[in-house]
Amino acid sequence: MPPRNTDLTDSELEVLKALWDLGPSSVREVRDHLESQGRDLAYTTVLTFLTRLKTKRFVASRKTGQAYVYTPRVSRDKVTGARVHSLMQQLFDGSPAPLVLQLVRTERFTADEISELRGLLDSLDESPETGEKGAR
Amino acid sequence: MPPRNTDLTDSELEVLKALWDLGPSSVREVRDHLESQGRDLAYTTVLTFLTRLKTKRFVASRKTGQAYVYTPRVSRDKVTGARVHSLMQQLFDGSPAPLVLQLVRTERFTADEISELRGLLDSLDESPETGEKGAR
DNA sequence: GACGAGCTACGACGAATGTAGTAGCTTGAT
DNA sequence: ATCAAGCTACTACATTCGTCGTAGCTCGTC
Repeated sequence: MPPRNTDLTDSELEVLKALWDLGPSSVREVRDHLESQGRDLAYTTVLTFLTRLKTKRFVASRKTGQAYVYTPRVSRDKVTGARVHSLMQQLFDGSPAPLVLQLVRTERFTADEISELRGLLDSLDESPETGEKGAR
Repeated sequence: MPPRNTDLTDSELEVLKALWDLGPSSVREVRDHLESQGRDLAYTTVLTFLTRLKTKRFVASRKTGQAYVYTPRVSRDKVTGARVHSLMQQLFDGSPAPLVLQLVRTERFTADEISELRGLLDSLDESPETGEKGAR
């Protein structure tokens, strides 16, 4: 029975986020990091999530000394993008604009953010869908 | 046992969306609507979801003739906004800007949408954080 | 060469979720 | 009155998730 729910659960995402923040880490490091954010899980719980993440191939692990060190195999950007995309499907039939509208209407933006966005829109005009954008 | 989990599940959301689309409807109407979208559920399954939605107070129902008619008690906008907000929390620590960035970078926008957004940004400048936004 | 600290593997378990069957009431048509 | 069609209430059930506990291996220290 190959592992066939290939999707990240919320808790798994939390753990993965820790790995993105910390870089390659041991179970203990992840656990401590989460604890420092007020998320207090048993050591074995974190281990379970890491194991599941490994089964789902979101992380890799190699034994280093006594403990395993876990490393993300997927970029934050990728996962984030997929999540956003999926919400967009679910709520807005796949159209990004209404989602942005929603955000602009209901969330707070600083003046700086607003001008940043404006700049972004401008660059969209100039270079229509350049597929991969450089960025960071 | 009061409904511990007050949140919408994905399936419940699907049904609720049908109600938003259709307006007040019977189980059968909802079921048929979903079926017309390729979502083929047993009658009683839809009934279950509607019942759960009622327990969670997302819909109201009144008996009309033989069958009950279900009506949304929450606006699409509200639910949508909450979902988006929650994703924003989860992925971007609650900052809307990075989410918008993500969208603008990775999704397709038409020229019309782009100018629409620009207009929106302009209107944001004019009316800076008015505390409570008017809305409905 | 036995101890203890720390690590992993595995199993467990309740709650939530998606999905549906069955039994029994209602009501219009016969 | 009788029946069938349709509706709801209740129950069920496999799976997934979130959460851990326990048992057993490993390695540095006495």
